[in-house]
Amino acid sequence: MADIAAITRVRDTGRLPGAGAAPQYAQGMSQQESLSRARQPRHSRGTAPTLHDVAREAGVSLATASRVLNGSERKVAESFRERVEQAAAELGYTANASAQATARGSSPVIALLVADIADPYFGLIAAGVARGADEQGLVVTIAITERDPAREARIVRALRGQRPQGLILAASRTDEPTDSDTARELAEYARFGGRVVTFGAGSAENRHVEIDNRAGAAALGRQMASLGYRSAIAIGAAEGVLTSDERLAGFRAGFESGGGSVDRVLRGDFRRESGARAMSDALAQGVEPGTLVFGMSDVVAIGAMAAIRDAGREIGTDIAVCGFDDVPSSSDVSPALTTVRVPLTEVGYQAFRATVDADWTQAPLPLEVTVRASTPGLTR
Amino acid sequence: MADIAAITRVRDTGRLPGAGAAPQYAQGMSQQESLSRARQPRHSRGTAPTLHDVAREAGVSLATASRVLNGSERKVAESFRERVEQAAAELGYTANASAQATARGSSPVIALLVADIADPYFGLIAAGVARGADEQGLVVTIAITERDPAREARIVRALRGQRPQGLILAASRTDEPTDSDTARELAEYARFGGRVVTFGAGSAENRHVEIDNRAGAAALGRQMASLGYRSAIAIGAAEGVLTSDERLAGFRAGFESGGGSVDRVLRGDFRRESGARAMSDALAQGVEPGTLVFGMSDVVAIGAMAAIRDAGREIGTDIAVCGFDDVPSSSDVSPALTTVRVPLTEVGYQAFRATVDADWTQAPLPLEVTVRASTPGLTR
DNA sequence: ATGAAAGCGCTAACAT
DNA sequence: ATGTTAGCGCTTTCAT
Repeated sequence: MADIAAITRVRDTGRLPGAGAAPQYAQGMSQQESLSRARQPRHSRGTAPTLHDVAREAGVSLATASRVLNGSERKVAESFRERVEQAAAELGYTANASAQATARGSSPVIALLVADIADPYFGLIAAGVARGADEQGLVVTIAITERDPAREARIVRALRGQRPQGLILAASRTDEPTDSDTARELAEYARFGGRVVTFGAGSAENRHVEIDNRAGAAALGRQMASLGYRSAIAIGAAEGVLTSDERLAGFRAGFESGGGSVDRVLRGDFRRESGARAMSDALAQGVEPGTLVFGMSDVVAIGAMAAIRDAGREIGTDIAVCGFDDVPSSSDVSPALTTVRVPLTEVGYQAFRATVDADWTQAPLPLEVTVRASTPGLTR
Repeated sequence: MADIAAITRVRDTGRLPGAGAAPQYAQGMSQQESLSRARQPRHSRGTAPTLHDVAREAGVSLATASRVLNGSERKVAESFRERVEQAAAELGYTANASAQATARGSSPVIALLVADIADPYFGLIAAGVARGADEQGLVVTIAITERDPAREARIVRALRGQRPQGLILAASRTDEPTDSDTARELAEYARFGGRVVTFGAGSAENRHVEIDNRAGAAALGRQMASLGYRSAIAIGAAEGVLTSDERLAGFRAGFESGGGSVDRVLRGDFRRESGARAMSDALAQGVEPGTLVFGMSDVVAIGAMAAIRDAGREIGTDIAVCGFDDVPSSSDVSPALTTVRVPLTEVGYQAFRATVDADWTQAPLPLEVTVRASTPGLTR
């Protein structure tokens, strides 16, 4: 009985243009085949049509259907091609990506790990990654570490299961973890051919896109000194966070070369609240007019600005503030924030290229000091 | 010769604790098996270990290995379990997600479509989705439409191939497309059991999380009127964009009920530049002091603020500005932006729940008018 | 409790 | 040019 039902169904849907001329194949479906079909009825809501369905509907073999639908080099006669395409369209067929991936042995995904997707820094990077992926027809899988190392390791492990083409890590506390759980997972991933891309100066093993934090911060420091600032408070992330360390070192070098000195270094993380808290603390201990605050990321600097305002002090001639990154809101706060422009979307794009290009070398990522109203020239 | 190599390799790695007691199975590997192994050498860099490898290493069957590693109900003797776990750890095994998905017939991913991930509005929503997904052990795949309908349709189609558990669309121009290509793709997806979640008042078909734009905007309009404003310029997206239409209608109703009137409506999209451009145009045509500008999203309002400042006008008592959403930078611009707080991360989280909960009903999403310095009370 | 084997939907030799 | 068939790595009956 099952056979009959199945066969009937085939006939039912068999309204091909010129169905009469359909090859024997379609009619001569083996009994074994019809049985297996009957067991798993197609098109019951909840199951998408398979290539098998398309092939049957079009009266061609699986192989032919596969060839026309899923980009093969091999050629198929026009009449067959049309039939298959029509059947696919009628059924609303879309290739099952998982099945394709297991059959092909590779999956068209690239994995992106960020600390916090709502943070503009990561949002911009993600946009660049997404653009690159789209160009290559790859899908990006995104995960959020929330700056939690344990979570990060868990996520890398989960992502490994996807056998992604590449894994971009823009999240780590230290930017380049070496003996953490994350590092171990990353190593396993890389061991079997996965490509890991990180940011900052990395090991020789992984590719990494480098933002020249040191140089950018040094240029900023010099500028600030030349504007007349002599005493600075730096607010950054914990020691060991590469980005933070580099920016601090660079700024210090530049600022000191111009005769300034970094008198206090406050640490937290790269979040707005962290910047606000650090600044409140500083304010509580007293901050001289004419002091410059260097937030090691714009988000931190903006948090600091809020704290300054809350304390009833004025930003600019009273307490000057500068940041790093040039996220969009830096030009919208007022006074607008002096900062170092980092082409973050391009950074993300570069990271993507690093995962897919066989012979990749980083394109230059020009940093640019942008002086705005938050650091007026000191006239004294 | 191939057999010998393969068998030798098995022996080589066979250093189980108590290997002597290993079941016959491991030693008695059939010739067929060793042949197939030899054909596809494992552990050559580039191929991750498979369950097969783990099973062999542990001296158990595929079935047993699967049961201990990949969450089955069925129980396995402690000694076997340990062996399998150790083998897996040694080899650095991680289940191939694609293979699991094809075998299980379902894949643990939820797809998220946003217009622009660098926009804080979408970033916040994405964060909520990601949090929910993580709670359920799901992976989120993200794609960017760049507000391009054709792109959007292409992407939905590609995403369909992933057979995601659910598809969240936070991108559409009209929020609820009905006869677009996207709509057709979405319908196909839904036809086979996929769950699509959109934002805004939707069809009866899809689930949608509703932000009560109308009520929020009405409350804002009333407030603004009570502050003394009488004439407003509204800046929003194109007609037909639901969010924009609702916010405009609500604001108008509220503002007019308080005696105000919306004298100009300028349209573009929800981007910052669009807001700036519209505001420049308005300014060019002349804007009376005491006028209120309503940006239908904060991002637009912030763009407008920039234009106002660039024109040498003052924000607040000269030209007041209010927005909608309360994205983080709204409190950082100065004067700080009056707006309607939308719990965007919660919105994203709700959207996620809507994709996975069998019986889902939207939790309340309280909107809250937040008056800040950009709309000082008018004393006249 | 454990293993053999038949799938899952698709691709890619290998025939024809 | 088209079809057959043996995989891909995994899950899940069904025996034992």
